[in-house]
Amino acid sequence: MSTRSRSTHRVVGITEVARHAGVSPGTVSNVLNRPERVAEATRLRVESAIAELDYVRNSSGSSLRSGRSASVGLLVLDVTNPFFTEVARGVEDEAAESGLAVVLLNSAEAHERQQRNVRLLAEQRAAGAVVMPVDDDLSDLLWLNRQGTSWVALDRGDVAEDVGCSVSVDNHAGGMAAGRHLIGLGHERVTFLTGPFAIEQVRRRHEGLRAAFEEAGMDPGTAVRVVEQPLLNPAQGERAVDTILAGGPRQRPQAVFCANDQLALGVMKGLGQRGLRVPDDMSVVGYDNVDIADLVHPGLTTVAQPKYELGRAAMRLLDSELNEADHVHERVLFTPELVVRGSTAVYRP
Amino acid sequence: MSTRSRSTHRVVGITEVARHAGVSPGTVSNVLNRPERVAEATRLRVESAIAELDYVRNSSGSSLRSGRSASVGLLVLDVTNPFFTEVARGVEDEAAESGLAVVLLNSAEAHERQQRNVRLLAEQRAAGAVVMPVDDDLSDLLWLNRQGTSWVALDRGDVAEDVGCSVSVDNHAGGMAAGRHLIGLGHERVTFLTGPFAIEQVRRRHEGLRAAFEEAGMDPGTAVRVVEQPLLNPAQGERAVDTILAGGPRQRPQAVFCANDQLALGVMKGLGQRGLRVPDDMSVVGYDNVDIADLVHPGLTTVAQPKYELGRAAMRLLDSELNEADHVHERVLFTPELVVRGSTAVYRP
DNA sequence: CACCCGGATTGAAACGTGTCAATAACCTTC
DNA sequence: GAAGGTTATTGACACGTTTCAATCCGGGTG
Repeated sequence: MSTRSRSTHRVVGITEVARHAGVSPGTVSNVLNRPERVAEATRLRVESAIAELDYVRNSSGSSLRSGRSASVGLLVLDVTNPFFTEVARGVEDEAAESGLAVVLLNSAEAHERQQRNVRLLAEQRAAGAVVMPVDDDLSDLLWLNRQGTSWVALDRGDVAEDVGCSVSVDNHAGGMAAGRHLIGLGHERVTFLTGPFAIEQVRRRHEGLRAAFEEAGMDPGTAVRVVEQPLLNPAQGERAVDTILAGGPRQRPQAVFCANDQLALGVMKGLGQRGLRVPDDMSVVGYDNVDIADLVHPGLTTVAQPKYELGRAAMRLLDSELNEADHVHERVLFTPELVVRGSTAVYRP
Repeated sequence: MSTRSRSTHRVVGITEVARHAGVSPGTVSNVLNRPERVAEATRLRVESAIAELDYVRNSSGSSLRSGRSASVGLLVLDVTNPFFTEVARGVEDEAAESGLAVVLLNSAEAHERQQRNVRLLAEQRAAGAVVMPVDDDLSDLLWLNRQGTSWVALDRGDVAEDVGCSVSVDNHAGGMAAGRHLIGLGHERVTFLTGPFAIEQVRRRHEGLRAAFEEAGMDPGTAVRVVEQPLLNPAQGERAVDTILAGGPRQRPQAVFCANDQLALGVMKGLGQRGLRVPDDMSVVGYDNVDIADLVHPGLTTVAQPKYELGRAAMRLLDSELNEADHVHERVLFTPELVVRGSTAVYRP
C-alpha cells in the first residue's frame, strides 16, 4: 500500500505562531533572535505558542532574507582518510558552539569534484568554509571569495595572507624530524614515498627530509630517492613496494619515509608479503599518526599532527572572520611531533 | 590591515539576468529548471546572460518557494569509524547522480546529538535523510516524518515497514557465519565482545553466534560468554582484554568474536602486549571488513559487509521515495560474507 | 497637568525564486 | 483569409523570514 502520508501536520510559520500568541510576527522573530528586546510576559506567551504548535523555524526564509545561511562547509580531500575525519570532529565541535551547521563535502582528491562542491557552497550562500585545497590551483576558491563566502585554508600554509586565514602544521619541520631520526639510527639511503608533488604539503616534507641529510653533512642527492604515486592510500603503498625494492639488496634503501600513514601501512604489508621484516630488514616511517598506527604490529613510527586541534583552530578562525568586524587574516602554524614506535630500528648491515 | 572586501561583486539574481537577456524572470526560471519548455534561441540568449553576469542560483529562494530543499542528510553514528565513511561514499556518489547535496551529520553515538541533528534537518526542510539510528528510541525520527521529511534506515532491519524503507545486512547470518567458522576450527569457548546491547545490530550478531553453537549440538549457555563495552572503538577493545582473560588459562576463551573490527583491532593489540600470540594462543574475529583489517599482521578474519553498496542502495531507495508517486516502502537485506585471514586458526590445546 | 523619554510592539517592505493562468505569436487547415 | 490549435512567453503573486522606522504606552519630571 502506498500511503503517501506527507504533511499529516499542516506546516506552521511564524505568522501563525504570532496569531496564536496574540502578537505580531515581528515580535515572534524577536523572541527567536533577540529575546532580550522583548518583555518577559510576552516572551513566555510566544514561547508557549511555539511549543504548542510544534513550530520549527524555516531556515530558507532566514537565509533568503539575511543573504547568508547559518552553515559552513568543510571541504575535505578524502573522507575515507582517518586523518580528515579527526579534523572534521574538531571543526564540528567548534561549530556547534557557534550554532553553525557543518556541511561536509568530499573532493575525493579530484579537482572537478572540488569545483562542484565550491559551486554548491556558493549556491547555498554558506557563511564560510574550511577548505583543504586539492592542489595548487586556487582559482575556484578565489571565485568563492568574490561571491562573498570567505574560507580558512587547512594544512596549506602557503596561501597568501591577503586571501584568507590558514591553519597548518610545519611540514618542513616534520620531514626534518623524520630525517634526523633515521639518520640517528644510522640509515644512509632513504626512499621518500609520496603522492603527487602537486600537493604542497608533501613537497615540504620532502624538503625537510633532505634538509636533515644536509645538516648531517650528507648529500641528499644520493641519500634520498623519491617514489611518487598518484594517490595517498594503502593500496598505492603496497603497489609501490616493488619500485622501492628495485635494484636488489645492494641498491635498496634502508628505510622508507612515507608522506602519509596510509601509504606506510600499505608498504608494511607489501614488505611482509615479500618476506622482509620491519624493522629488521627495513625501517618505515609514516606521517599523521592516525589511530591505527598504534594498532599494527610493529607500531608505526610516525610524525604526529594535532588533527583535532587543527580542525578546532580553523573553525575558530573562521568564526572570528565572520563575526569580528576588525578581523585580520591570520596564519596559525602548529609544530608536529615525532612518535617513535617499533617500525624503525638501528641499521645493521 | 582589515580590508573587509565583501561583495566586490554586486550580487545578481534571476531578475537581473532576465533584464539583461530581454526576457521575463519566469523564462529564466524555466531555462534553469525545465529547459525543454523554452525555445532554443531564447535559451541560448539566457544562458549567455547567465555566463556573462556570473549568476549563481540562490538555493534559499528555491527551497523557500518549493517548500523543500535539494539536500539530503546523512545521519551517521560515528564519523571516525571507517565503516561509516565508506557508506558515506556510496551515499554521496548516488546522490550526486540525482543532483542532491549531502549534509553529513555526526551523532557521535549520543542520543542528544542525534536529536539536535534531526532538528537541524527539519529546519532546513531537507528533502530526506539516510539515517543510522543511535539506539532503539525512534521517536525523534518519527517526529521528523511528521514534519514531512522522509528517511531510509541504514543497518536497522527492524524498523517497521510502514514507517520507512530500510537497508541492512543480515546480522544473524553474519554472527552465525563467524560461529560456524570458529566451531569448525575446534573452538568450544568463545567470548562475544560487544558494544551496548541497545544497538540492535549487535544483538542479532550475538543471537547468530549462539545459533551456530546450537546447530552444532553445543550449549550456547556455556560456550558463549559476553563482554559488553560502552563504545565500539579500539581503545575499548584494548581495555576489555583483562576482562576477557579473567579466570586464568583454564577458564579463558579460545577465541574472541568482536561486534566490530575496531574492537577486534584493540583486542589484538591488547593480547600482543600481554604476550599472547594471535592466532596461536587465541583466535580473533571481527565484523565489517574495514580496509585496515587486511593491513594488520596477522590479517583479521572478519565478516564483510558491502559498505559502499549499502550506502548506494539506501540513497537509491530514498530517491525513489522522493520522486515516485507510487512508492512502496521496501526492505532491502544484504548477505554478509566471512573473510578468513590469519587471525583465526585451529584450536590446539 | 503638559511634556518628554524610553522601552515594547507593530506593520509593511523586502529577499530570490517557482508556479500558473493568461496572453501572444506562430503554424495548419479548410 | 479566418478559425482553431499549438507552442512560447509573460506577470503577478506567494513562500517565511528579518528589519526598521513608526507608533504606542506608561511613568517620571518640571
